[in-house]
Amino acid sequence: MEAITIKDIAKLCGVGVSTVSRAINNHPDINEETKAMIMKVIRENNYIPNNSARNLKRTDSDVIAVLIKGITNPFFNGMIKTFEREIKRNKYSFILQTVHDKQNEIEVAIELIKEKKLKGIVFLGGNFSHSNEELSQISVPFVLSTIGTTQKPDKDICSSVSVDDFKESYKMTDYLCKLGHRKIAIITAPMYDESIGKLRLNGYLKALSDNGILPDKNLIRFMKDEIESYSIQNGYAVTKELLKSGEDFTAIFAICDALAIGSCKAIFDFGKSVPWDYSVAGFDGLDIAHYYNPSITTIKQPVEDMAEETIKILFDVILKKASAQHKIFHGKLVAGQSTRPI
Amino acid sequence: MEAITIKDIAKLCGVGVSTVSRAINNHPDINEETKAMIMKVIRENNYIPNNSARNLKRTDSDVIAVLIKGITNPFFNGMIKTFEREIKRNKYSFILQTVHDKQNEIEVAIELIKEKKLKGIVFLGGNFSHSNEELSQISVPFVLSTIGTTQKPDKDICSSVSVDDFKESYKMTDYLCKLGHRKIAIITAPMYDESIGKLRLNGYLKALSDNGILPDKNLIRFMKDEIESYSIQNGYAVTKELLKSGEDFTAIFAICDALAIGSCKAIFDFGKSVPWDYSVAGFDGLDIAHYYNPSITTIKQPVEDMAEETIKILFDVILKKASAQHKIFHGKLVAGQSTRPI
DNA sequence: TTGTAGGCGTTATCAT
DNA sequence: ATGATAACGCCTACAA
Repeated sequence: MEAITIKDIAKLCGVGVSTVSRAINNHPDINEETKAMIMKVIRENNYIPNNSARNLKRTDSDVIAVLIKGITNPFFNGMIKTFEREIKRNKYSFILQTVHDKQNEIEVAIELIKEKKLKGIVFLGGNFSHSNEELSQISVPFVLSTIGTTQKPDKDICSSVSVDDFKESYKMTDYLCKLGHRKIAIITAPMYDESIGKLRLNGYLKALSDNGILPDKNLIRFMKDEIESYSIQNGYAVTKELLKSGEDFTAIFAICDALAIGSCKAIFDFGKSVPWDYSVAGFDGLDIAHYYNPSITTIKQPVEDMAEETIKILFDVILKKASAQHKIFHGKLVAGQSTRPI
Repeated sequence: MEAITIKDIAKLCGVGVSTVSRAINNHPDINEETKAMIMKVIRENNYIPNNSARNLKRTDSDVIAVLIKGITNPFFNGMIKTFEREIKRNKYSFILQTVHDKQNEIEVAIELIKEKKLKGIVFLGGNFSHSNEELSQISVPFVLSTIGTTQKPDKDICSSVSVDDFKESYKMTDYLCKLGHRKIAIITAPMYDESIGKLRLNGYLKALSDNGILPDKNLIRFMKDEIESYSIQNGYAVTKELLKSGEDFTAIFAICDALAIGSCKAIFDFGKSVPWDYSVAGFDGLDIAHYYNPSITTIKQPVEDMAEETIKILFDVILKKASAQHKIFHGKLVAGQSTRPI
């Protein structure tokens, strides 16, 4: 069962390798009949070209990679399909590359650029605290999509698409305040977090302050390190602890919908009701937030528009139509059944 | 900004390329000092070897790929981490390759084997109706993990790990019958489906029959083609239609948890209650089934055990410790708050 | 329109 | 322990 190569096909067809290559790559200057014959032989022998060899030789490739950290995050679900569709619409091909938790996405990117001769990259997810120096090692245009971080890289190094986490978080907290809540707990990322966790926490603090509410340290709760972050389980555990502590509060703002769902369940298991005993709000606008019972009040990020814009910007930069761009989208506060005025 | 190669590093270090290669690949016969020096130069120049060239030349690679169709399916969430952990524990490296809906996983597999010199493959998800002939083109050991199909391939061609979809579905339907339900609707895959949809439907029919219940055509509902299959949205749409039709029933068995959640929501929006007006059961045992309100009665698949066993079998075959194996796991019926006796 | 030959960046083989 | 050199499989001038 030795691997079959282009040479074997050439021999089988009685032609030169370059003719076979031309047939494979839809080259124009080749006789249609020979091409048909070659393709037939290829199919009959189940020949598949070796990509490593192709990539090695190729100089250019029209492929764009989407690097995603945290593939299991349902927030990305809708985006991935949009990326694929938009990239194909531009006649490029699309690679979805997963990056493991502890992998450095920059290194993965550089490796992949060399290997596949990429034209562009989309980074999705992760905390992304890389220095400008690291970032500038990436030799092709790239866009940071829905990546919130406190330490933004230089404006010209790369493009970005996201919502304003601070502002949206402010919006939600302010909404809860306007509903009459004064004792609002938050579930956020641990203190060392420098990305969305911090941004959303800051938005919360500012909204409280603008509503004349002093933040209560005991109501600022952090996800547990020993449980997967941003997970339902984490929201459940943190909320359970909060309830048991006997702390007085009327609303919980969880910085993502999964946490919010965990919160709700903890409240139910505690024998209380949402929203009658406690209001619960989330963030992201996942499908499940809408289908949960009660439906969760959340900030809906326009994920598909954001994904489209990501690709649009990327192609603008690739085709030199424009230089790096930074686009901020607005989230929409979707009021569900999980919050009520008091 | 020309790409830097192994030759450049060799020149920079004043050594031959083979010495650099030895340093990179942790070859034993190399002076520790030269190695350290070379690695230093490599780091300073941010040199990263070209994988295409490596793969092309390499004969052997100790890497295993997991090919997953439908990456957004939360059912796979827990499995992926287990695969990664188990593969690394065996000192192999792990590639997660996504397969798009319309892509042929066999072709992707063959391509990848050639490109990366894979040692083994895990197929995850998809309907997988491939002939033995196609399957036997795959030249390395592979395991079909949690792939249900009515037309199983030859026992020796590959291994498999799954639950018995027919039996588990029977179990759930029988459970509903024993609770006193006689008019049980099912939401399943369209008639042309030859995989889990059909298997689970057959289990349902057999259980009804064994309980002396005649199946009612109007209570057998199929996912809508125009909506993503196995999605919450689909469950919602189908259930809404069922409710509107005025059909008489007391329970719904949705063949996956996402469908079941959509069902519940449709029932709520119809002004009815789960489980008081209708009992709802799912299948798979997703986290969200437990955290939903009410928690969903479901068949919990032991996904982590199955993932572990998948890798165990794969290595057994790779290391020639054993030939192809086929392991059936048992699901566990987890009674939630979404079903009640009548 | 087709075939020949050289080279892409790396590793393996053989010398030294 | 190290260096030169021949592959790996493919694409692409260039020649025919």
